Amino acid sequence: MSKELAKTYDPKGIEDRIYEKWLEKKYFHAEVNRSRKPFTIVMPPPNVTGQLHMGHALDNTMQDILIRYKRMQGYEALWQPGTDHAAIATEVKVTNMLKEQGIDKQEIGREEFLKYAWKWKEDYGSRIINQLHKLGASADWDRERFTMDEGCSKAVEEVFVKLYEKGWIYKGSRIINWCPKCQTSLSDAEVEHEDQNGFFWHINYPVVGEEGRFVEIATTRPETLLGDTAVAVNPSDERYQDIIGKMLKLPLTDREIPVIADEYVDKEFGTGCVKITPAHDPNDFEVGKRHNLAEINILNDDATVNELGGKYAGMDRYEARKAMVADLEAQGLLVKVVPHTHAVGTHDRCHTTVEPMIKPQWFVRMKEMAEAALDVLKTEDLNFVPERFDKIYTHWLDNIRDWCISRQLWWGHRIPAYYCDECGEAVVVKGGAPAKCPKCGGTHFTQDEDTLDTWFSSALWPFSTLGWPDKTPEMDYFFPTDVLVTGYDIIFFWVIRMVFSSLEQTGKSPFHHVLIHGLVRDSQGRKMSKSLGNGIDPLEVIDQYGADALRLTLMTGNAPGNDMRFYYERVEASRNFANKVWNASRFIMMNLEKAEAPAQIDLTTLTSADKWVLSKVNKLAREVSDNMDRYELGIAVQKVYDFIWEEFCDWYIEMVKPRLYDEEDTTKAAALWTLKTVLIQALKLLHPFMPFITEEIFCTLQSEEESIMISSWPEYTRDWDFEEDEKAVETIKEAVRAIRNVRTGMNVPPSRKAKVFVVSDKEEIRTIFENGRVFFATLGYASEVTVQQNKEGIAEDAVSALIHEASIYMPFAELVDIEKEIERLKTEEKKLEKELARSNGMLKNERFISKAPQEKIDEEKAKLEKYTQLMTQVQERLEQLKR
RNA sequence: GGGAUCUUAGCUCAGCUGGGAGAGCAUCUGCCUUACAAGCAGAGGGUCAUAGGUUCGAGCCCUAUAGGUCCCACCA
Repeated sequence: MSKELAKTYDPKGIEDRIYEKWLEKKYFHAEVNRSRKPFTIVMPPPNVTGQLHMGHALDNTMQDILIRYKRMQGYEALWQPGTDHAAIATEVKVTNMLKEQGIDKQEIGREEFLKYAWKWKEDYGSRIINQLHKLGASADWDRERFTMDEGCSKAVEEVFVKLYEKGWIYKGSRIINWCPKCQTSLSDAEVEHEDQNGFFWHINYPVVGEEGRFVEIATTRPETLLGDTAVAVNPSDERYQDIIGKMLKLPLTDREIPVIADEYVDKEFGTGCVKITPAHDPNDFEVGKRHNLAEINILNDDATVNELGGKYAGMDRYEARKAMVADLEAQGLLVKVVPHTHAVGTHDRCHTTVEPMIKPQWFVRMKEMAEAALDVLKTEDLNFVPERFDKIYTHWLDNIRDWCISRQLWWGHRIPAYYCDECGEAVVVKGGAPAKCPKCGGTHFTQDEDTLDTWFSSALWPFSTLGWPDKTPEMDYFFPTDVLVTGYDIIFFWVIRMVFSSLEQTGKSPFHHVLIHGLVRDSQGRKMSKSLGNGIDPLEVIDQYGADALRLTLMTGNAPGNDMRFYYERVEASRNFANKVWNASRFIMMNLEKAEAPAQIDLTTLTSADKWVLSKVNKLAREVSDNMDRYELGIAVQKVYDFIWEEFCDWYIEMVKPRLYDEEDTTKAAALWTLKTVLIQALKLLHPFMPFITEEIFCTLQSEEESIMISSWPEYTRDWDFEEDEKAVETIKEAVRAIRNVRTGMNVPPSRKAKVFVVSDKEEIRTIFENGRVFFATLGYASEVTVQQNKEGIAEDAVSALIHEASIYMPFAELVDIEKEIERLKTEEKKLEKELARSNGMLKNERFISKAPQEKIDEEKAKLEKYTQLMTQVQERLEQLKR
């Protein structure tokens, strides 16, 4: 017996209960199973410190939809979850937490700090996972991994050592991005460029030995003057030919620097003279290398001026700037100050202005791996959806520079390089410090202090989680994964690095498809951010409207890869749909309580209405699968939505009511079977998108299967294809719409029934109405339906509704207003005239006839025929009324 | 400087490979019709940014222009 269902759908309680059941039954778990095809998605690991936000909700909803779809299709579907240690983000959080407790990171030292960090990870690492449960995520939690767990760490060491031995990981002193606040180096990807309003300071550098002669340079960073080791001009710049090679007196110091010539200088820009500061500018660094210039680092790690800065030593870089500009002005060397906006590099996490510095760091050589990553896109082993993201990928790889992977942090994978305490020799090995120094035989080593960029380990995520570098059955079976779902904002950070890492380590692309989505923005289109306080908490939405409503909202009304706006009206619309599904199901179950639906049925006992809806849901299954396979999730769910609401609820259920209410009706079994069958099909198609409500209804509706999520996905079957009945019902729908239209125009309330005459000289049409009279009568508010060949016996002033090949008449004695009726028909006539003109125009166009495909021509001819026929009806009726 | 993307109904957006402009919300008009008022039945509302071009045919393809958004980029 069915359970009682509440009048409105309330997801509270239901969702948690269902999720618990799924967990208990281990439905999410995937195993190596040679009798099935695998389907694998690896979850972008959320930060351990993170909280679920709308971006996660979108990303994981998409993955969950795909994995549920494939699971129902019979694949061994693995959704591999886990979390990321998020080096900088976590280190900052832990540091701040300690600070609040009055504990200084440096004082307690590395080992002690890491204890706190791990504790933090244990405390907060599971929070986001629990939040994903709320969303309905069907990931295999038994396989949950962490980027710093034993296996992943092993993979990291493996890759590091391999690349080192290949010569593709090296340590070098080069100019890198330094965050003075976080006190660590950064990769190029972590630097954001922000346009800032600044100034161009024009400064005169006196030429040595030529009293009164100056070289005027323009700079946006006067404080770096302390580190200048040359001034450069373009070798072809006629203005400066005679001073190339001469020495200049560097203001505010007692140093002298040469004027050099280098192509790098743009003659048109500024004064054409550039101060060269190799230690604090990446371009100048290059110039310096070409001209063998000294590199003078004038800054400390916290961006204060160091001891080389003379009187400015100890000042912050901006303080020093102010002081120096004042001094230059006092000395008369400041020519002018011009406002100037320029792009300044900032750290993407803390937005501190990055300082280019020369420091010894570890790098990954990118040339070969970048080329391989470009190739794999061309050979189509890797495909972006939508395709346009190819360009972002390609462009980044085309311009890639070596990847700075060392970080001056404690939380992360420590670099497996060990320096001999005796001779300083660096040894890079797996499994801890070596026993003996290969060079001097020393036995004491000190490990490199640095840790690796977070993305170094996440780059290995698709295979490290499956057991690599060990040869595991999982690796063999589930890898390469099928699709990666992520936002366009981390293509550089993550997607690209996974691709080249995988190609290098496993020889394969880590996934075949990359499904890219956009950002979830607020109702005004702004990015959701903590500082703006405009973020919408998905958990709150779930609490208020249910996870299903949230999921549906995130999947609709937006094209793939585009950003979307999130606002509550849309969630309400989704919630309303859930309620619609709920009530339709409730209606069906109420009727199933009165009489059971047969388990099997002879399809020939179905009425045309039954066959129509069965045929519709059958085709829907095919279309939805097609859309799913093309990753068109929004289109897929929209089709299910439209079917359920319009076809199934507004039409079919209404069509079926008279049969259910009539005790005598002989087709009741067919109706009940169809209602139940079609509902189940629709629920299954909806399940990946709205897993909870579909499960709840499914389990109440039937008892043969224990869960919809492991039931089979509806496949198209020819047995359920009823072309004729579809056409028949569509004809009746057309008539019903015409009747409703006319009635509304005359303000006739639904309670007022009318006699309805259907007149058609085509037997085929008459049969359709004869067969469908039961529901036609109800939908058309008819007290009685008479189908006949001609107008005999119908009052002249009956109201008419005209459709293709049939006229509907309703005698409304006192309600009829001939004038209005004529007016309505004239409007109709005008519409038809336009259509006829268009259709005729096309068909009389010789070039259309000769060039357009036959199919289109036939289509147009059919339309012309239909309009002509309707036009005749309208004109005849008009004639009649005018008499 | 390079690139991507957008401009469609009052609002937010769909519109897949070119073949009669759609949805949700909002508005208006009727309905408490025994699944659902979180609903039902209707209606109004768009020179598809602008200008050219290709085509029998363009919201869709091409070119240019205007405006918006975003990404990349070492012009001091």
